[in-house]
Amino acid sequence: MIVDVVFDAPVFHPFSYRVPQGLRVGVGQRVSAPLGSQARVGLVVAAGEGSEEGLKPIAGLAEPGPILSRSQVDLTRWIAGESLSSWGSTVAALLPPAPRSATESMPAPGDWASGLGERPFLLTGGDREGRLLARLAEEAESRGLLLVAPEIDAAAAWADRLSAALKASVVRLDSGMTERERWSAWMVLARGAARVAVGTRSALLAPAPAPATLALLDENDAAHKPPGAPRIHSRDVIVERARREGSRLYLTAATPSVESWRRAEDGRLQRVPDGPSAWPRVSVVDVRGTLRSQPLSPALRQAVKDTLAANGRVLLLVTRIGSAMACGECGFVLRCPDCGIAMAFSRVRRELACRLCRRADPAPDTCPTCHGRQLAPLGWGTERVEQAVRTEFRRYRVVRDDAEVGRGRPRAMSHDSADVVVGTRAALKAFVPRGPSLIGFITPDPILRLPDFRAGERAFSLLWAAAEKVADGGRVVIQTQHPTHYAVRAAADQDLADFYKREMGFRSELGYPPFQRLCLLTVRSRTEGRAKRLAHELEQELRGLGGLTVYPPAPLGRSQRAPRWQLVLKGGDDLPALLSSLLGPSRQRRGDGRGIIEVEMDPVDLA
DNA sequence: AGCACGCCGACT
DNA sequence: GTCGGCGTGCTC
Repeated sequence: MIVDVVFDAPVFHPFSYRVPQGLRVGVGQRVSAPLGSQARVGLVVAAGEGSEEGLKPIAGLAEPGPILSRSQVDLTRWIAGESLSSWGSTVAALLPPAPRSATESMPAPGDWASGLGERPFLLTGGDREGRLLARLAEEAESRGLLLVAPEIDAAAAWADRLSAALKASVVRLDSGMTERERWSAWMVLARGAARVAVGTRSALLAPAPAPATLALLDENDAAHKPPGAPRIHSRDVIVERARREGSRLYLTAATPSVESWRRAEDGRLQRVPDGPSAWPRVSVVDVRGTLRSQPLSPALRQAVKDTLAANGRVLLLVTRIGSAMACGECGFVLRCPDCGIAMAFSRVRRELACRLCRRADPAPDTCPTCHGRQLAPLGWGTERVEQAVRTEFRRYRVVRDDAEVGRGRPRAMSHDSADVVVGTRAALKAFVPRGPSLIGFITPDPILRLPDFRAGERAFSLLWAAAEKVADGGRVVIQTQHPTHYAVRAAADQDLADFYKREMGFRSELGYPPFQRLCLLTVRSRTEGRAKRLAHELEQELRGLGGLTVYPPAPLGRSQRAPRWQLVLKGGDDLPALLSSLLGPSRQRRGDGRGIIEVEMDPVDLA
């Protein structure tokens, strides 16, 4: 017998081996096989008879039986094809690593029966989680349940919530546990010893017997598409899984992705009518033409005073951690010499850091261009806002919460004892169980000005999340130079439909997702010249394909000292198929224009 | 000549 | 991803 095996390597085709006499191996089983000079674990994706001439034998079994059914193996092939990731690395990312020595027996994974054939549900509006929990509690009586959260913390919280509500044992399958625990949990589920599973992305293929109930929380969360293979959004995977196995699927979102909103409009998703939700008083403060030497406008300052006087807590939201540094005389902004983006200024460490390549330089005293002495921070980072607020509200406890402070420490702790928290988006989540009485946006304008077609969506999502988080009877103050922007207006007015109507108009006019698919090709090479040449060669080949919009290649700056160039493409639904035919079985190019091509289908952000 | 390092390309 | 092979260039 011959088997085809895929490995966790950037190789885009399976390898064939012969199966030694006496070894029983089937599709969906992981085996150990010689690849190059060593034995490695791979997944059998096909088995059959044929000429065994010149083939090496399988070295052994990695576990007693198949971990995936044929239908699941087929689903992994679809995922790899959609994301242009290698089949083997896709499988490796979605399965628990094979144990060193497997003692437990493995139940045979079941193939899918014909399922419900219903469209997935999209839950928006107030009390989404409570409404979802009620439905899950009802359905888990008769069916298996798999819930996928964007992060480990959310998965853990839901595991507790579900085990309390269902009085059933809940299996956790996220990367917060050890490899061995994940594998065992998978087996518990496969045996049917537990029917409820909660996890993150790595649980997407977990063996809840079909038809099951599947749920994906916060479908618009960027954490559902982390870096690394397979480059595909978890929402797209679970929607395809539900379709193939006929399972019921719930998606939740405060502000759905524009992609999902579109699907709801054309009937591919069913919107569940919104639950009741209170909305705070939202004030939009026009800060056009006002001198920005202070982070707080008179209106926001008054709101902070009033809230603190009434013993309320305040969250001041800043859209980025650092501020840039600019020359007050010539206006020169200090940028990273390698990446070209503004460097973030840290007052405490007196240094400038690049967010892209992590380069850090001591902050200079004089302007590198005009040698002026008026170098000053530009824009309001958390540090500067914290300083300013502290000076102004001396009697109150002011803390800062951003990725730098929050690292390795439970955030909520510092919030409990604070009157004013100055933080970035993540600080919103740390207010448990109740939110602050006032949320003030120093300004969401940097998000609105991002060079990214999702700028409006991202700003809207943040403003909306803040409004949902504010305690009952509280308020939101938004300082902005774009007071009439539809994202700002729709969030202030609690009008989901209006935002999507306008956003959809903009997307369709310019041919952005969900009307066209985007792809980012990044070319890495050893020298700037080679990277540039390869990028231009690719551009020509892509133009030759026809039916694509190809934007001119642009330099992207270095990553680990390798120069990079980037190409943006627009195409239709068949973009992955078209690209794989062009790129062929390897992402490496040789010869004159040699280099490595990275492919990111459906990128979440372009900036 | 002998060796270290870096880069290429193949892996069934 | 990982490794071996081999070319370049440096040192004894």
